[in-house]
Amino acid sequence: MARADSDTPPFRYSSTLAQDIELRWQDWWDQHHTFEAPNPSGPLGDPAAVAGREKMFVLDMFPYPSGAGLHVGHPLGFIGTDVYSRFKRMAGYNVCYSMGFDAFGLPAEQYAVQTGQHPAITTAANIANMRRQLRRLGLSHDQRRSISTTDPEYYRWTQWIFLQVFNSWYDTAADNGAGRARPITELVAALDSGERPTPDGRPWSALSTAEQRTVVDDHRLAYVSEAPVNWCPGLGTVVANEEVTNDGRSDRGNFPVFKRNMRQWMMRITAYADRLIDDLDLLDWTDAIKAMQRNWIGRSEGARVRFATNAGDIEVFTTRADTLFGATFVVLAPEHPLVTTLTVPAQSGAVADYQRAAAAKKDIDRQDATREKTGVFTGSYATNPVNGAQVPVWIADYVLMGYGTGAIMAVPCGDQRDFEFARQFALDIPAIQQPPASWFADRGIEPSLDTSTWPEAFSGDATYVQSANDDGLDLDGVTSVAEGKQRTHDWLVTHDRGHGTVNFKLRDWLFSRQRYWGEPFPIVYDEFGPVALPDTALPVLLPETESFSPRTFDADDEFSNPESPLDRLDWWTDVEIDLGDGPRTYHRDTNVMPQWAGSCWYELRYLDPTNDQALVDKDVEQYWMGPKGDGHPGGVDLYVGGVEHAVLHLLYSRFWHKVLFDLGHVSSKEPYYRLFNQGMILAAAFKDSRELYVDATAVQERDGKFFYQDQPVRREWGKMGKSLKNAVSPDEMYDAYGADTLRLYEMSTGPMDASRPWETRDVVGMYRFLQRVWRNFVDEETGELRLGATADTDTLRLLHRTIADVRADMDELHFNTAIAKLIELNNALTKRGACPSDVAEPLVLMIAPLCPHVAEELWRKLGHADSLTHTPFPVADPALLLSDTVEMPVQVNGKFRSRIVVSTSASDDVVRAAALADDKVINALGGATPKKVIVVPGRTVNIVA
RNA sequence: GCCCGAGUGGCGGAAUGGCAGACGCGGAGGACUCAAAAUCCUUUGUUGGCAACAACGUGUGGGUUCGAGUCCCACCUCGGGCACCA
Repeated sequence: MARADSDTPPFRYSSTLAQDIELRWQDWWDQHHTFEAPNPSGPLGDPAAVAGREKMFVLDMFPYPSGAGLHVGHPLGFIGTDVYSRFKRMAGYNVCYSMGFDAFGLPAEQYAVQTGQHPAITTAANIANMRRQLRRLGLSHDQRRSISTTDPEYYRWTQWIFLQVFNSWYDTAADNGAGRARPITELVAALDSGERPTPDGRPWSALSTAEQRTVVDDHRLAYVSEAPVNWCPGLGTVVANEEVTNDGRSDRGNFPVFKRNMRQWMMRITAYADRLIDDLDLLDWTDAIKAMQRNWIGRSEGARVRFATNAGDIEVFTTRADTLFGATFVVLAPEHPLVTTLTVPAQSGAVADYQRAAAAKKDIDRQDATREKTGVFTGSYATNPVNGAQVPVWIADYVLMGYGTGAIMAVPCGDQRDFEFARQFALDIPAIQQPPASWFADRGIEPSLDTSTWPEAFSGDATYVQSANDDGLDLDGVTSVAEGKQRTHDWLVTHDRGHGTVNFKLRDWLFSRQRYWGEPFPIVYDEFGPVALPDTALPVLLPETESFSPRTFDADDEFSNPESPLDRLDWWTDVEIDLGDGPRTYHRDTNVMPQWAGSCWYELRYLDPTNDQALVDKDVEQYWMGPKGDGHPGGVDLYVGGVEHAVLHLLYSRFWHKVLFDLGHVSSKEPYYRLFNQGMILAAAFKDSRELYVDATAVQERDGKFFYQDQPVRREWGKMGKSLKNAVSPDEMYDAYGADTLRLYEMSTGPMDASRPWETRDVVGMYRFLQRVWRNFVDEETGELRLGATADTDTLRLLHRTIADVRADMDELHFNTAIAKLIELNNALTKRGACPSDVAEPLVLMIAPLCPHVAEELWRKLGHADSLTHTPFPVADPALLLSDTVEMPVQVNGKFRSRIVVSTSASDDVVRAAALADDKVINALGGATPKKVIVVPGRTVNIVA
């Protein structure tokens, strides 16, 4: 690689020179507080510096300080946001750009357990290492705003937000039915005054303390409940639905997860389901991410319908109430509470066997759609509300207790699952719609209402048949599903057999973890249940202990029970405090919060990191994140990160932000206005004959084949990292080329949103570019500035064309094409021998966001004493973007044959004549007479012969 | 099965419906060097030709258009997400 040696000119841009320049400027920036962004008020406030500038809040997804350190795949997004931030500063913006560390959580704890050191120590060391690596990249972070979730001054406010959530309830009637979180004290006041009835109608004062506490606790947005949760013995903790992969394992560690009833903290995110979906429309996110969120929340509009039985009504959820006339049986989930009472003695053995078998099955096995349908008849019947038909009640495991009401009406002619079930058990399949002729034709059968000829169920718009009763509901002849639904919903309401409703897949968020390395809950328990600690008791410090390892279990030991490490600390768990009615002994909550808690609001703390009165000052939040006019939700101006957080962090964070909005703590409705998903850096990984990964750096390529220690190995592409043994450290790149080259390389290999393979051998291209730039400015023998005379018109035109293009590309995050245009400009200067004096400054300013160190050094050589950080980015002169002449391609019959140079102001006729007079055109025409000549001014001429 | 993306040289990738392959890597040739590395210069889509040049060329097949990598229809392949959600 590039090493300065005796033959190398002394002042060439070598890796040692790059290193010298970079380290010097990194110190200079620190010493001069170059990247500190003023707030409008408060400790970081400087109103005069804020005035007259637009603001820009640029954010990277919260990084996790891993013990392994960074590899070159990590900073792709960081470099992108840095280039953008630097560009925006030069474009006159006040840019808030910082980075903190999401340092609580499982990996830090596991790393600590592995190394036998306390997680506080390993975490601090990891953060220090990561800060060093990031600083070496030249990222222009405002260091004053950097925080760590593990810092008590930070998690004090995480706990404070938890208490805000705990001390709130969701008033579904507020804001004209949109709903809004309100302080729990307002609920108590309404219950007390009688404005809201108590659940059983007694006056509030007649309820015992225990009853009152239960009523209130049932309304809280953070609540303790006994419910089916995901128990992961391999991790020794419960985990959220979002952390379970679709094959029923933990996304961290890939351990089996079991559904178990346990007492755990939940967050009532379902209260926000509608707003979380609806407000996606206000955001500048990709459709893919929006679709993933919509999918996860899973809103479906339908109806609840009651089927009468002698054991009481069975309520079903359906999205197709219009098909009620085709409902020939009802299916309950095996766990449905009515199953026992509905089962007749003759069937009780079979039903109990089936329930046992279903319970033993993991969710993942039950959800295999390709499995043959199974089920058992309970022996009872239910009454179809629209036609009074007595329909059999079955239980089957294709109906899930966790969705809707755990019971369905089966319409075998219109639902494929019900169709298969009916075929399996020889149940009636009456047709209620006449499918169109094309439907039959596509399946190669004759049109018929005899469903025994149908290969599958029909769903969609079609004329209803056999769908009328004597009680005012008649769908026969109706042709659209929408109208069928509407009429049926109206009828159900009128006859009190059901109503339209909306159902969600989203479940409440399981919020407690039985681990050590997380935020303690600011909660104690008395004889009635959980009690919030006052704000003055915050932060509740994570207790010091050497026994931080969780109790872990055999990964398959489903019936083990979680044991929180904090539970072992008797000295900590029992605490005497005065919560207003004298000193009493309470028991602390021994769970910790999930890792997502700290990342739910970190962007707010960047804004006001030292505030000890509030999580963020209202004016400061309004300035950086407030809505920009009607219909704008507010939020971070640019948020860059990977797609892997589509439903975890981004959903939880939006939820917390909306609670804070409802309670008046922030002015923005949404935390992240514009989300940009950057690609991943992939790298070649190599497997040997045993299918084990080998060290990728030691693999040799010969004739297109790959060898490791002379044994053939197979190449594949994967995410760069330790597990594939293909990580490349940025330190290696700094040594060989310097940070500016690494930055340029990462930005040049493709658009920001594309994943791209890492190729170490390609990096040299950007190094050569910087060497050429340097050489155009600096004499390699003497180190003296060597600029040429002023530029000729052609060069000036090229310069201004480049300025216009680079500006536009930078704005659009198209850094790869911006770099290409800068290379073209520089190559043109190289051909002319030296950099013209009047091109030098604009060129330096244009490369500055991309490779800031070498740009600062050249800027200094050009005679400027200060950093170029806030120097205006060049603006193209419109006059120089126009030219006197233009070269136009000429097509004959759509094939390009020649090009002509004409005056920019030439009329179409002049252009046409010039094209027809061109030798190559005449040749191509071969004597034929042109039938038509199309002139696209400034673009092309097409001659049709 | 459903919903998103994406298919362009040896490789990463450029192209408001208007000269396909910018820019970089790699390859070939040359300069410098005792030699190599580094650096610099020239060249480089494929095929044919000494050359001028010609033909072909953006996953496949059709279509719209004076003109299609770009727009429309159908299909194929790859990547991602969801999936017995009633």
